[in-house]
Amino acid sequence: MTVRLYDTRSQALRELDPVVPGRVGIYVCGPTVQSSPHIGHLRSALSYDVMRRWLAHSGLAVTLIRNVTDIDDKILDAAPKAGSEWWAHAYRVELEFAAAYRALGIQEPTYEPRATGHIGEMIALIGRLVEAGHAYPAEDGSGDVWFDVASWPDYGVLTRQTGDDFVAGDGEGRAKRSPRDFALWKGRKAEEPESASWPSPWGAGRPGWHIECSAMAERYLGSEFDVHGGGLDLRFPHHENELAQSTSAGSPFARLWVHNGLVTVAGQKMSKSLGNSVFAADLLGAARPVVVRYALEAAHYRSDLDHSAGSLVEAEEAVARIERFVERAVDAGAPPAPAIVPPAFAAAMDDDLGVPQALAVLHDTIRRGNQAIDAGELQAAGEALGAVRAMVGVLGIDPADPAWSAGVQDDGSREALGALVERLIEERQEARRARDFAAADRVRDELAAAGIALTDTGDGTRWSIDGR
RNA sequence: GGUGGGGUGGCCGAGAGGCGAGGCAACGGCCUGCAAAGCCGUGUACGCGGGUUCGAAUCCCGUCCCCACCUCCA
Repeated sequence: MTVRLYDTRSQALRELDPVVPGRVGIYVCGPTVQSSPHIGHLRSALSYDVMRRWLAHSGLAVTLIRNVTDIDDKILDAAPKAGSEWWAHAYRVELEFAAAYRALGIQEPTYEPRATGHIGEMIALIGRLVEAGHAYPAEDGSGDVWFDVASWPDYGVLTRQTGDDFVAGDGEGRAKRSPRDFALWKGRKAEEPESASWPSPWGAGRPGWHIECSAMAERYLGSEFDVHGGGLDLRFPHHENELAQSTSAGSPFARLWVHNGLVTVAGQKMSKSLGNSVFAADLLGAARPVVVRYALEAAHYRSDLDHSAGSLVEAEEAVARIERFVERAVDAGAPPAPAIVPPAFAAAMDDDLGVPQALAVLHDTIRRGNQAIDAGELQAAGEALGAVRAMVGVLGIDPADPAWSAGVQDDGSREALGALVERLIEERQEARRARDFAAADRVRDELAAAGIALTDTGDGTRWSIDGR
């Protein structure tokens, strides 16, 4: 069974054919730690989390590298406004990202390199480019080093931005040969903090944005690796420039380029000017992490995902349905069966990570499992339960995953509450046995008012808080 | 202007020439003391206009609209 992924460069579904059989190396552009994580960052990280989980499930040894850009114009810009040193600001934001990722059950990457930890690799790579005639130090004494786009005929192959149809990049008016040339190294400016510069053969300065990914991908994954991922908005110029740098320096670089779709909010692009940004904290305050995760996985990773208040409500219902089935099957005494993913699920995932179709298989399996429980066919119910557990594991939405309760402090209050609720349930049962339904309903209403729902089942009454 | 991606039922969201993915919501039924849950059933969906075909949401032509990137962005 082979996995196919949509490759941006060839604009086609391509078979994942690992450089090293049995292993797969993935490089994903992580965040520039300038401000708090938002829904788009989470969606992106989640896309590659699902990818790595599926590849690992398929028996591949996955090496996932997701970088942190912790030195950059925007960080230098944001830090003073936050009243911090740039490095303190970057680190604080990085910790916010880590917390949000953890909350959503996004598995830790194999390694998470920081740009500032790889200045040496970047300088070495820039040196290779200068030597090969693909880069040049500026002649204005600025200490800048530019990539010479004209020296690399393949420039633009990733996004077909050939010719001169596009607008000049950054560094307008600087001493570069062509407006299309981009910065590999930025000489230190007088007003910039000394702590934000490193010595180099071209003078003190700091790296340009794109060079870090080329340098770190090569260091951890080798000069040729399997998948390079990131948000759709990074295709140009970021990924185009990475590709140009690495290939012109003699590295084959990524075999497949994967780009995840962006998130809109109520149909609009999220932007600071519109003030409609949805931050990780907003989401996690509005719904359980597993629900947020489900909501962000519900659309195919390459589609736009529109977020609205309703999407979390819907996801909550869907997740609750999964949870109820698992609980029901266990309560019914369904015998354990191996956790095997159904063939239709595997086929959907193999086909460019078709999570929406995979979810359809999951829900089908749940319906069939419920039918089996209703019919008393415990063997079949157990098999459905095993399949559901396997699928839910791959998608990272297993309700039983300890990750969801990792951050929850349990001081015993849940058990204390349980004891009280059980007493009230017993009271209600006695009323029901006496056919005093008014009294029975009063108990149920009082509990409901406190946010506790009761459900009568074949063997006893279950309770839950807000449907959890 | 250049490059890429879209317009699917009340909503979300798959599919990409031929049995109406799936979820949510709604309605009817079974079950229940009543609910809830679960199950069963109910939808003349594919921007618009032409065309090809035995058959088109899917292909072709035309047309309208939306979005992203080309400047920092997941």
